[in-house]
Parts: sequence; C-alpha cells; structure tokens
Amino acid sequence: MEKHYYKDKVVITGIEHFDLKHTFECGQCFRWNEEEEGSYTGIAFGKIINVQREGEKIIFNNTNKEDFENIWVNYFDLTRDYGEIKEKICNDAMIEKAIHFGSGIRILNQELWETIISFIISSNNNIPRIKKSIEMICEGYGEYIGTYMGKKRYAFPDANKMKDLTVEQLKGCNTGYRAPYIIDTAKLFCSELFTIDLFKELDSETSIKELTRFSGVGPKVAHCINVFALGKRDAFPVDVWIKRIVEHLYFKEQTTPQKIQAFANEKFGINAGYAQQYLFYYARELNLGKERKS
DNA sequence: CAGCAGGTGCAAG
DNA sequence: CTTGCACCTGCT
Repeated sequence: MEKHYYKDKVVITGIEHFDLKHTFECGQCFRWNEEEEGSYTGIAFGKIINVQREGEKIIFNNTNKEDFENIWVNYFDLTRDYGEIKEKICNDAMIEKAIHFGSGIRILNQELWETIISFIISSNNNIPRIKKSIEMICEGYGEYIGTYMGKKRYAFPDANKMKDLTVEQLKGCNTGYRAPYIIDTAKLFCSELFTIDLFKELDSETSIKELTRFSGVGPKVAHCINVFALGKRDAFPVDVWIKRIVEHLYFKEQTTPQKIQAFANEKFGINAGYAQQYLFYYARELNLGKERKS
C-alpha cells in the first residue's frame, strides 16, 4: 500500500480487499451514506470523511495526513492482511462462495460508545429505521461539526450527554421501547469509567459478560461490540440471517443459536468475526429470508 | 390485517 | 438453565 498526502485528502494505491459498497453496506455501520457520484460520506470520531474509488486509487477526502495516520488507518483496518485471513477461514466451497460475494469487506474499528448504542437500537429492528434513529439522535443531541456536500453534519453525542436525556426525548428519535435501555446504559457507562482500553484487555468471554450488564445488550449485541469496536475478531454475532445461512449451508436443518455459536468457534476460531461478515453479506445477497418462505 | 425486522428482558417451567 | 412472549414502529 502506498500513501500520498495532499492538503485536504489522502490517496492510497495498491490496496487489495477493499470495496466501498461491501464495507459500508454489510451492516456493520450505520452512519455511512452513498453520494450521487458513488463516493461514501461518513462521520466518526467527530470528523466528516468521504471515501471514493478511482480505478486502483482510494481517495479519502476532507482529511489530512495527521488524522489519516492517527485515526483512519486503524478505523479502516488498513494494516490487516485480509488475504491471509481469507486463506485461513476458507475451509470449504460454501464459505469460499460467501467470501467471493463480499470479497471487499473490511471490518471497521468503530468507537465503543457509539457502537454500544447503535447495536442496542439495532435489536429487533431494520437497517433503514436504525439509521434514521441514529441520525435523529445525532441531529438532536450531537455536536454540529460542519456542513459537507451541502448537508449539515453532527457528531454522535457522548455518554455524558445522553445520560441526561429523557425517555420521551429518545422515543422522539424513533427508538421505541429501547429508549429506557439507552438511558440506563448511558448512566452505567458514565458511572464506571468504561474505556475502550479497559475492554481491550479483557478476554472475549469476560468482555461479553461485562457488556451484557448494559441494558439492551444481550449475546448478539455483545458479540457485535466485541467485533466492531473492540477488535475481538473471534466474536461471532448470531442473528436471524446468520442462523438461516449457517443452517442452509451446513446444518441442513433448524438448530439453536447456541449450536451455531459453537459451530463457528470450532470452524473459524480467532477469525470467526470475519467469517460472520462474509456469511451475513452472502445471506442478504441470496435474500435467504424470502427464499425460505416460497 | 397479521407478520416480520441484526433481540432482549422478564416471568414461568 | 431453557422456553415463551411482549415490545416501538414502519413496511408488505
């Protein structure tokens, strides 16, 4: 990978395994949106960034060398060797096909607080509504950080800000019955000085145990936080889609989430999180939800 | 109009 | 410890 720095953008070349659509639309993040010309604009770490592909080049707009090195290299997981990971998890023809479908997925290393709240909101919910809720929270209670491509942009509000919101205010952001979960979680998060470094020191199992102390965080959401915010790539979130695709490809019959979880641990080990993303994306691509009913 | 969507919490068995 | 059910809300 080669990096070229400019005044307000960074261009990289020679990067493999990076497709914008795969990465931003595989369900791991909720604040990235495609622009008309095909680039994607996102907000993280209180900053607005735009990513665009031009042939072999990936262009990171509205940023600089310092932020790129300090924030975005890690955020986009750019130092990770996805070729090696794919080799390791590619044990059979089924997973090979899934990897092929989502070959350009990179797992983003997202912020802890935002990830916790985003995935609490995601429970029993659909992506358009999740994105809408999060956007309403940011517009209502997040800091205004500038206008980009003609649109006002807001940061995700921190836990300290959110702990003082009322249930009514959060319900006003379309969070429904999750509103009290969010407030309780904010209060607990503030009361114990949880930091990303603290969680990173924990082994995956302990981390799950700690995370499920937060209201609205069960096993599935805790696994998402482990993979998407804490870099614990052995986590394997089991949702309905993963359950369907694993049953479809491997079990050939209905089973329990626990069995799926055990199967993934055994089969993919420390790289289960990557496998989960490829499988999830593949399941969505196959439209397995509808296929089953017919 | 039921059923469902990246599930979880809670009350019972 | 496992199972069944309710739950905001919008879409089919």
